[in-house]
Amino acid sequence: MNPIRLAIIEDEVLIQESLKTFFDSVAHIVCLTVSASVEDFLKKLPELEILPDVLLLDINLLGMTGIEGIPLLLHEMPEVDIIMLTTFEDNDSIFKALCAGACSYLSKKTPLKKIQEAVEVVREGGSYMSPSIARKIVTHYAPKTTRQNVLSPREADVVKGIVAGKSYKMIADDLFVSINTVRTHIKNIYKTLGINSKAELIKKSYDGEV
Amino acid sequence: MNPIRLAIIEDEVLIQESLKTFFDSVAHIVCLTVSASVEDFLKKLPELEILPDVLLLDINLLGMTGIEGIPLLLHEMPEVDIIMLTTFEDNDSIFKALCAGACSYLSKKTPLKKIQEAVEVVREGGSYMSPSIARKIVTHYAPKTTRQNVLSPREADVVKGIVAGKSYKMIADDLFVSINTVRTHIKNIYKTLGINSKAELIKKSYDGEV
DNA sequence: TCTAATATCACACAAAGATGTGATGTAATA
DNA sequence: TATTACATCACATCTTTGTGTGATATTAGA
Repeated sequence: MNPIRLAIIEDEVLIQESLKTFFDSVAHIVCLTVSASVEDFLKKLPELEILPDVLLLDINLLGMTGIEGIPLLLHEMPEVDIIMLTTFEDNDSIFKALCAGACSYLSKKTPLKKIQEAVEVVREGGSYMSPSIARKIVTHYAPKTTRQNVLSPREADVVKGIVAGKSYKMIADDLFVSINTVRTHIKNIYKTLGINSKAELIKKSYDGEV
Repeated sequence: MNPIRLAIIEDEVLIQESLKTFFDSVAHIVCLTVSASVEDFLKKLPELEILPDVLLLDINLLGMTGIEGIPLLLHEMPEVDIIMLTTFEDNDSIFKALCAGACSYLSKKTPLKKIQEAVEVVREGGSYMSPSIARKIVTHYAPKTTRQNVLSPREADVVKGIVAGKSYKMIADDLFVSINTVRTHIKNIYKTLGINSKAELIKKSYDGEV
């Protein structure tokens, strides 16, 4: 098996060194370069004769943050798999990193052996998440317990039609009722939800609030 | 530490038994019950003097599917953590299960030891995902590389307003331009995206295609 | 320098949507 | 039994949106 080529962007020297030392001791992983910031790394990039497979990236860096750096890094290395390695576990950072294109997100508390596992998993086309972080992600999908049953079944049908991009007429035909009935339902829906436009309804629907 | 109370819903007898045998041998996990279907499990539920902490749930069952069963199961046991254990790895099943409220999703190929780990992790408030499944989830967030920047900055502003549920008038005021300008932008946006309604635009936006 | 893309504005018309008022019938329930 | 929630329909009115046709100014690139 080809060795996995690794790059590290991390500004805390202690962590830098502990990672470097550890990965240098792993047979099939080579640590190409260690940088303290995204800017630093990008400057060094042209000197590398070969691109890294996997990048360990901190968020809290001098200069631009790791998250801000992701698009730039991916632009230079479209094939690289980015693993965020950070102390931040707030939802915002996690989702921003994933949306930017990171493919794993590890807490810095993760033992080195697990980080190594993550590097390997990622290179094989998988993704490794710290359990607490994975939970936050799945919670993001989970049904919102707050709402529910605010709308009657028929109203829900109408909402479905609206969200699907249908006009009142089309919805009326689908439900075998007159357009006036659809209007009335929508009127009532808007009232219960405290909104007054299709756009807001669709938004709420996509946010799982309906 | 209290033992983890486990329940299993799985229709293949071989897998049933292998799971049961394995977990019976684990000291701090007790397997309360094994059922072949959701209906079966719900029927047995009143007989249990104590509810399970964690539920291993197959998708492909006789009667209702595991995914369809999730809402019912959560209704009876709001505190249970559901781990999907299945051969299906298609995106649709994964996201449907997560949206329904499952908190982990494992391939049946996962070794028993890892399944045990998942049960433990889940009970501690985390979530364990098979690497290939985790990758599918993060890919879902990743920026669509297909077409980016199809819209000009100003057009993007307008889209932002629409998605926020604003009327053309409000958007025009926000951007300090006339409503006609907003109209023109929208006309061009629709043309570029090949759509012809706000609903479709909002949908595309939420799907990350814009 | 010419062109293409962007951003700006105007006018007009038809279709769709938002809002108010009012009404009927059914089913569940207090 | 009376009330309430749902679902159904009608009509009127005004606003918003979708679409077409033009036009002007700026800027970045070929």
